[in-house]
Parts: sequence; C-alpha cells; structure tokens
Amino acid sequence: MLQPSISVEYLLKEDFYLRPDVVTIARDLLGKVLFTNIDGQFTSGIITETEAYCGQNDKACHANNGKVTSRNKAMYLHGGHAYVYLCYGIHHLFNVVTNREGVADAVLVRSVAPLDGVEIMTARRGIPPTKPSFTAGPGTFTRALGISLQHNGMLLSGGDIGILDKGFKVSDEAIIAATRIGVDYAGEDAKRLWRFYLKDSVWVSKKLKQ
DNA sequence: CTAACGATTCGCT
DNA sequence: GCGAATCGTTAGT
Repeated sequence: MLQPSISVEYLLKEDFYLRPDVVTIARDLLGKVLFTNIDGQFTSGIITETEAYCGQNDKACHANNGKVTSRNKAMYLHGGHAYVYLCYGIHHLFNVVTNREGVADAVLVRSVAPLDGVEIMTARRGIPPTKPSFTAGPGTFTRALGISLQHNGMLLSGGDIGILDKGFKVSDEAIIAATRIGVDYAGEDAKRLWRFYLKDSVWVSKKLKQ
C-alpha cells in the first residue's frame, strides 16, 4: 500500500512555532495540514478551528501563573512539540506548543477537515465521514487521527506526527474570531477572542450566528 | 490515600 | 436541553 510521501519542504519549520505571539500562531495554523503516521497508517486533516492559550496571565490555561504539574509540563517545551492530555477521562485533546522553552504557550486544535486516509479514519470513528462530528470537535478529530497520550511531548517533526503547509490560502475575511469554548471558569480571560475558525467550513465545532 | 474534577461527546427526551 | 460516560491528574487530608 502506497502512502503519501512526506516532503520535508512542506513541514512547518521551528521559526513558525517560536514566534512570541501565540494568538497569531493560532490564526496562522488555520489551513495547515495536521497528519499522523501510526503503524503505517497515514491520515491527515486541514486545520479549521483553533484556540490560543497563553501560559502566563491566562486563567483558562493549564499553566496559568507558572503552574507546573506532571500533566502540563509538555507545555513548557520549546515551540513545535505536542501537548496531549486526557479530558473527561475519554477525550484526547491535542495542542501545538509554541514560544521558547520555559514559556507555556500552546494552541489547542479543535477541528480539522478530513484530507488523507478517510477510510482509516472511518474505521477509527465508526460514523460516516459525511457527518461534521467526524472531525469537528477537539475530542473527535484526535480519535480520527489516532492521536493519544503516547504523542504527548513528541516533536512535530514528521515521523509519527507533524504539520504541513500545503499552500491552502486563508484570507483574513475567511476567519472568524470568537470566545473560547468551555472556559467559563476563567473570569475575564473567558471573554478573550482567542478562538479562530474558518467561516465557510462545515468542520467547526460551534459557530456564531451569522 | 482519597475525593473531585474536567479546554467533551453522545444518546435520549 | 439534559445527563451519563470514564479515568488520569490534581489538590487536600
């Protein structure tokens, strides 16, 4: 079985992740391609929804106020690593770590549009790939891509998991900025417009009324 | 050691 | 709209 070749040219480079503004990186990740290659099974999706989490001064962030625990320590790695954790005992949530080592900024990927390996993803999900919930939502697309705790702390370097720039262009007009989901406990920080999604995509977990 | 929680999803009403 | 599922992590005793 042939699998799509992973061109190193397409892999996002370290300087993409090391930029200091995690909110900008969250926007820039829209349209990029997240893939996994697990036991020879290659699957990928176009990123359609993200949220920025700012290590310091963000009550919604696991690393708020410099907190370090065994769960969140991957957030302190330098940009370009993965931070994966278990939510509600069921769902594996995937983040892209950004900024320099020691600064716990990260972007939660919330949705992707299916791209490669739809048959494999269908087997993992157990629902038809036509339903938005196939890969819309932070716990569902990770299941489709086979992302789990084993990816926590991994470098997004292209072996088992990585992010590609395949040239999908995203204009500013195509992006909606909104409040983050499920962080009501964060007080004022819950009001920040740090969620971004593609306005015209069906692969988004929750949209604002137009 | 123990209790309570959670950056959610799914099925049922 | 509501509530169960489900378990690693966290904070407190």
